[in-house]
Amino acid sequence: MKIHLQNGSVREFADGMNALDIAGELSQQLKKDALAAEVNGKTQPLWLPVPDGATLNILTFAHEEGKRTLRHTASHVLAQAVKALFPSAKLAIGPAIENGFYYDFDVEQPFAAEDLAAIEKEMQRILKKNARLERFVLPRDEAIALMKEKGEPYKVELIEDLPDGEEISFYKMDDFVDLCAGPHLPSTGKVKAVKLLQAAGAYWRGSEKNKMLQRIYGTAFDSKEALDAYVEKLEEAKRRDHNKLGRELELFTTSDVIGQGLPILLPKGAKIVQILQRFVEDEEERRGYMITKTPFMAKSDLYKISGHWDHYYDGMFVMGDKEMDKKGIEVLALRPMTCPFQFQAYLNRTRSYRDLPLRYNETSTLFRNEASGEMHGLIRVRQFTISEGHLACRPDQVEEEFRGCVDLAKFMLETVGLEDDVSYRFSKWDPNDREKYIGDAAEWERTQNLMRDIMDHMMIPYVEAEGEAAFYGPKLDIQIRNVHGKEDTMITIQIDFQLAERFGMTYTDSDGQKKHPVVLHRTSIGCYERTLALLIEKYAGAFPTWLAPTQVKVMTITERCDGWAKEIDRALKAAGLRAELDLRNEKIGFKIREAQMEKVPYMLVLGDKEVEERRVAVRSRKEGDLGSMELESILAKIVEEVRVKAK
RNA sequence: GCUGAUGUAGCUCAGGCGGUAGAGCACUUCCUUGGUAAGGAAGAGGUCAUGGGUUCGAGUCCCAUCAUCAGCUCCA
Repeated sequence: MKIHLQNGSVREFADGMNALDIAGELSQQLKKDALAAEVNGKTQPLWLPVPDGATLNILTFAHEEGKRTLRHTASHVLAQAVKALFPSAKLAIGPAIENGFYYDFDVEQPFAAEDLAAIEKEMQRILKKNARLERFVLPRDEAIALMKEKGEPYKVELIEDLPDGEEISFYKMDDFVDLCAGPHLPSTGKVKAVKLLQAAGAYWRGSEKNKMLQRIYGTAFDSKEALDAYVEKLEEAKRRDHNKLGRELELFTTSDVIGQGLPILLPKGAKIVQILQRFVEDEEERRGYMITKTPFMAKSDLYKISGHWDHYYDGMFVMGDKEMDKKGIEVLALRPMTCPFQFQAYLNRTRSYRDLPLRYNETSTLFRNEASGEMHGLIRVRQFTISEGHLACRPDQVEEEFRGCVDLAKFMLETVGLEDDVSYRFSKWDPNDREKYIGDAAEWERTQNLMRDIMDHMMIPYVEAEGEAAFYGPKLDIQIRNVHGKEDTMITIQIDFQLAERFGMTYTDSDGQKKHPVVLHRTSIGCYERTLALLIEKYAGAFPTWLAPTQVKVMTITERCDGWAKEIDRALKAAGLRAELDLRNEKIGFKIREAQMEKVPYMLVLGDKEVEERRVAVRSRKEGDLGSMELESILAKIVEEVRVKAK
């Protein structure tokens, strides 16, 4: 038979050969590395025969699908090990995920750390046996009977929910059988390194209405070295974690008596936010935005118009409750969003089509009653400040204004140096979950198509996500991953064809008709707390000079240099730099060590020599000793670095 | 909100079986004036997260609450 290989060549092999044997004929190394086969674009186990004329790609650990296959098999080994040690455990699901795998179990007792160690040991024992995997297919009733016999109710449920005609496959290794679509490795011995990372609760089928199962996370590699490298990467991520580093660098802290999700920005953290905020507000003004300052709270009346009272009540801090409200007692709520407030500014007077587009911005503090388990450092908090803005425009202006919002967001990302770290998500509604949204289906589809067209024109490389829209409209979310790989929205730009009507916002068009403007909701840099968190992680605390809370430290070797040091400090401050003076009676090595740990970009070291020559010895935090320079030249260098911002 | 872990000096952490707390760094004072990541000495710092309970006696055991961390669910 003829097989098309991945390099484009066509080769002849004996009929009925499987992928593993073909790999062996190509090279012994490839046979050793082979984990799965991609046959005509579909991943399958290596031991299945390859049909004549097929296109074959042998997948190794270097391929994403190869990796997944290895880890998927590792998850089965995990299940086998758990069954061996905890025979009463019920199996749920166990997929490969981005950096490893997990398996969910229903057990009476949650797994303790010692359990994980024991399970990992058992896994090593199983892997050593290098058992072969076999695949078999059963008709639905027999498959259900088998899983009932094995006492696996979750598997029975999974089979029952499979659509008709779907092949129901099982994989068997030793005496362990698991329902699984596969593919899998030919034998468990190909998993060379495995590590269990943690145990945690997880709801069956991802719904909080269901029972909470116990999930074990682990990872697996094709070599011990690769596993060690990965573990080292996790350690490095921990060191960069904004929640740890941000506290160590005294950017923020929290207080038990203030409460969850309410971080305190310390002077250094607040300084960075202030720099960003001033920069954003100035840039927005340059782009035609008008600033508003709207109240932090409003009566329930406002939220009833906006829909928040019905769609976002649980997310708000309400002073009072729905019962009081029904009785006519005034109930105020802190604002979870700025939109309805800025809309009131729009409603201040009648608007003409000539007034549009109208761009409002506000550095807006919002309050959201996040569930208690959600809070995380500066990334998920209950009170945050966002570069919020709303644009009212005519239908013919939507595209240009939307482009302007994207352009501004991109400009901000470039300025802070995060442009390469983001991805774009087109967040759509879920037509099957009408409760969550307002407006009719045709309107939703029309708005979404419009948004998609604009983004296509702009060549934005987005992924579509159903069910992620706001309740009033679709969003372009600019997503970013934190140091642990967890994704969050940094920036969002939304098109809203609905709230203007609800709020009675109109403009008089050129034909004299009253019309509702289209509203764009947008942020330019996101919320400052979250952005600060991402910047801490991006730069591991060593902020670009324009953002560094302290930009220059002037430090003396002996007190004979104090006079010159003070002169320099004054000159730096006069040039608008954030300088600090270290005149303490300490050794220079000590002062430098401290400044290095604080990640101050520049250190100016002064000894008798510098005083005599009226020069400065410059040290950069990343390049070390730069030698002696004229004060004017280092000052100009730093000022220029601040001017160009990022990097 | 759910599952689990954790909470001892400003920070990082010790304190088998219950007998009223200890180290390093940081801080204060003194000595030292020393050229690119820690000079030396002395001192001061803790109602052991909070509130109950068991006990002759609780940092240690039990319960509740609060906070922190990981994951789930939710979300900027």
